[in-house]
Amino acid sequence: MNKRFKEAEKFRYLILAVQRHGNKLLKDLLKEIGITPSQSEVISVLKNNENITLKQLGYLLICEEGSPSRLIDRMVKEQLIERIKDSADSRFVRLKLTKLGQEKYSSILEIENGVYQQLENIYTNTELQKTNELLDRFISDTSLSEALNKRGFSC
Amino acid sequence: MNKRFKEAEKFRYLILAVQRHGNKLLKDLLKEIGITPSQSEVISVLKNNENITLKQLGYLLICEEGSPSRLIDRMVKEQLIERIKDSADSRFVRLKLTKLGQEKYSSILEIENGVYQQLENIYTNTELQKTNELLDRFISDTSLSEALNKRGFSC
DNA sequence: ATATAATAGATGACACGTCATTTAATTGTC
DNA sequence: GACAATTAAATGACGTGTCATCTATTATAT
Repeated sequence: MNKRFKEAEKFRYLILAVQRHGNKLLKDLLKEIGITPSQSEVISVLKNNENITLKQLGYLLICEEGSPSRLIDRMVKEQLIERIKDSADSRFVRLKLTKLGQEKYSSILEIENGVYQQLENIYTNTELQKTNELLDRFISDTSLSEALNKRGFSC
Repeated sequence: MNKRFKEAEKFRYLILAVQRHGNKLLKDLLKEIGITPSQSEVISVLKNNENITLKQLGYLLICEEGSPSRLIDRMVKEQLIERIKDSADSRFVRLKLTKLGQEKYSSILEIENGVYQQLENIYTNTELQKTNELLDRFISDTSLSEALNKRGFSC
């Protein structure tokens, strides 16, 4: 190779590879309860932020920027979520987990914790902290960083 | 928050966020030459591995697992790549960059180097090395790791 | 009060990614 | 040589993600 930006290039592809591999891992586990990683993120966010609008949800999600209309479409069809028009301002749609959505949440927690446990088997807590600080630097001053902060992942 | 797997969970979302943000950055830059990040990866791989088959390409790509038939479809339509049936075994399709594809490659190099420079403005080389070692650990023993090795990104 | 601007969400269009299945070609076995 | 097994690629189906545009509703400006 012998390239000028060897490590930077490798970092680029490793980020992609880690994201793909992690997503696959999670996807295979979530498949058993019939939901996707994106849907699981929506359910988690709604569980912790009840009655928010579609737009607010968009601000909180990492998996998607902009308004997640279609992601919600599918989840409404699968009876995980209810869409409720705001009575005061009918431009807004408020989102609510259905009973089914609530039930999925506990399964999601278990599955996610399994994945987190795997991470902790590979990495020490200090390693994770340092890496998080480093990764956070790359997205500072972006909407994604704000989303993480609002979700409670501040540094 | 006060969760058991706080750092692990944060790591999960940071990986996703960094991948999204980086992809967007690259996407916006590549837009000017009319190609996508995935297409740029294909062009780079083909430049460095002439005349490989679709399947071999699949093994080398990080952006996609399995055979990238459709990704190549679009690139053939845009006259970036030629599909050539192998004369000895016509199950194989060999891929070749067109003149246009070759031309794009130099623009891609410039754009990628710009991104890598940005990374080096944020991170020291030691930080990148350590982070790469750490990220690599997560995908060890996967096909993605093999792909990176074959691409020349071994540790 | 009405015309205009701003806003939330829906939708069309496109490019991925992934999985399962199908098709076409070749290899191996008898 | 005929036929089953294997292999490479294509394809159908689905769920994202992203961007631009459209629609409906509310706020504002005069």
